Amino acid sequence: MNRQGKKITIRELAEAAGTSAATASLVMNGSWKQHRINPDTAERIRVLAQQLGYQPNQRARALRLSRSSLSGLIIPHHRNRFFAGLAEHFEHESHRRGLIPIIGSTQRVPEIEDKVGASMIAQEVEFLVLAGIRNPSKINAMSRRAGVRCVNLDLPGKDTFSVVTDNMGGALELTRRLLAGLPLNAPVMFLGGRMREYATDLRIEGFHAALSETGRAKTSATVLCCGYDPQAARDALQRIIDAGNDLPAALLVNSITAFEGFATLWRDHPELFSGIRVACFDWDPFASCLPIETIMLRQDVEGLIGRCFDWFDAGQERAGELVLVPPRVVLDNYPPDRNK
Amino acid sequence: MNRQGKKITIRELAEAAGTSAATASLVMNGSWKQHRINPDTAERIRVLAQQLGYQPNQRARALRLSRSSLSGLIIPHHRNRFFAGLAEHFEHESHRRGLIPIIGSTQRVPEIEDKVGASMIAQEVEFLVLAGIRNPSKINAMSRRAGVRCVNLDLPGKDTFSVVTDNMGGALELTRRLLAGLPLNAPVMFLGGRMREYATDLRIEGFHAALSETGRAKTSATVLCCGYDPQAARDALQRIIDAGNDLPAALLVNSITAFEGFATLWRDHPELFSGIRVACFDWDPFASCLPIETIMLRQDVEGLIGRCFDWFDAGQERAGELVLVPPRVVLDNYPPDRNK
DNA sequence: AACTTCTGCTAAATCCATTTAGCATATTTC
DNA sequence: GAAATATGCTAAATGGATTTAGCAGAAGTT
Repeated sequence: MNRQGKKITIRELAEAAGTSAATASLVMNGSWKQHRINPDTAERIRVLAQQLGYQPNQRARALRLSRSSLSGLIIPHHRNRFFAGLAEHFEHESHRRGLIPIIGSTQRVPEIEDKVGASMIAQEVEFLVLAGIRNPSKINAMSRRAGVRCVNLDLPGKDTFSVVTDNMGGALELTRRLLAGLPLNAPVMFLGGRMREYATDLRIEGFHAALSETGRAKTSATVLCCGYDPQAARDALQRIIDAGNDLPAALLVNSITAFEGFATLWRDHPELFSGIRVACFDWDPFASCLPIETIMLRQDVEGLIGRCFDWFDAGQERAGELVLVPPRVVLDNYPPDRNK
Repeated sequence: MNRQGKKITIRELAEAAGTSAATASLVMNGSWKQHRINPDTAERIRVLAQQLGYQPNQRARALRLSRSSLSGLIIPHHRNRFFAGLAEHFEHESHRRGLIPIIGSTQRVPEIEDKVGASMIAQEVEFLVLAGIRNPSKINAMSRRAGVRCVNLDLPGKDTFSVVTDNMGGALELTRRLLAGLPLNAPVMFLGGRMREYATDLRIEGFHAALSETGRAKTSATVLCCGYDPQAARDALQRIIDAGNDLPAALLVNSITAFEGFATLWRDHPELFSGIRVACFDWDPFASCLPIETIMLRQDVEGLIGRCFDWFDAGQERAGELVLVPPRVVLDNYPPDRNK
């Protein structure tokens, strides 16, 4: 075979076959017929390539063709079902198109977002998806300058095409179910996320719409945007208790990470939560096993990634346009009789 | 700036500065001092590079230097805390070394494993970590041939250095706690994983060792290796019930995915599980909130990735050697009084 | 004035695969 | 038998950055 640790080049392959590198290249890339290479020669080269374990140097190839064969996805982190699901589908769709996926996480820190974005662009990814980036304009602009096709996912931006979950519709549906049959004067709360952030604002809007529908005043509900950190959500609830107040009768939690804070507090002090109804704008298999009736919303991860690649495949610009993907309500741990 | 969608090359940068490409390259790579480039010239080039937004073409650079600046991690999937944690730490450590991490998942399908491995090697990653690959020998061999440094994580192999959790010690500790105070004749069970697979076998060994310690016969416990699929684990338990038998009094679940099957069955039929004690060789924040006393084991994700990079940094071969990383017992949802 | 030494820079080769234009033979046509 | 056509292949340019060997000219030395 080849020398230890050294990859064989097309020139060596050609030499072994007694041809020129050009011939070998034409054969390896399947365009030998148009170039009238003798079928026997082609076969000989193909067999030899197999035997010698010839693998074209991807970097030389990419340089020549100006195609990196890379695709990039940026997510806040891996440690939640939503982003992990995005990662898996992104991988799958990338492979289907012969692209090698690079996934980078940023912990939602803007500086890291920019750095990871820049590094993906420096790698000349052919397609870049920005998921959950609060302010994607900067990376959108860098992409445009570098000629990298870039789409925003989950949180949109005006500088390129965006794909997002139907946040308002989802929150409306979720809140409707949460309020069904609840006394009009029962205290209701929205917990987690960040004010003035696209997704959170729309979810609050859906939440308020459901309140109005049922004859409740917007002001009758508490909205507590404490970010996405589990501990922050827990602390927010704890402070209510410490202040001597009761927890709400119905609670809409804005993300699975905030829900984690809720869950650990519930675990440690279940007595505080008796009779509470909960809904969560996200889904997790274990969360759906907790013995708290929780209405969960499963975002359509496959659909979201699918729309991104549709845009990529179509090759249209559509800057500023938005595609909404509806989420699905999940009632895993609802008692069957209320599972209409 | 540069023309739309076209990146500026070092030759254009050099032209703008009125120098040769060689000079520009020397300046951009910091080796200009050794080459007696005039500090003024160097400064001029640096300023211009900034203004024009010059970014060296990574592919040309990689081709010339035979360094891809890529690192690769292969995992079964993203959708669980253990592998997601590995991914995040791998990313972090890669960035610290100026490497761009590529993460690929394989759904534990051998054909996909080989394909993803081959594609990483074709990309000439400088460092490759194979996590949770049952039979890494093939990819180990491919790596060696291509001169790619490769380490096995979680499941070891004899062909290169391996880093694994202390499965036996962990299972021993976990089982000890599971059995503490349990009547000698209470039925005990081990659920999930795959027979003859390194990790599972060692965990069973630890499980048996704890049985012996407490005066129980190996044969007194049931070992049910039904793989890693949640549904398979659930079905395995369901079959016991369908056969008219009781579930065990103490259950050691071999992975978080199998635990998911256990959890959904428990959710749907809690009455079947009264008084059961459970331990799980893995951890998940929501799982640790279930109102079932569960002894969980949190693998040291950071330590595992850390040992991999230590090996990479040291540059030694150590083929076949094994490093054990101890896991940590977590008792999140244990009542405080038993939380010694 | 003839020499060495130093300064500041560059030409050219290199990494490897791809692709176009075109060169020899061989074969066919009238 | 000369011209036209077909066959099978290759030389050379290309992509962009890196690096070595070495060229001019200035400055210093005796």
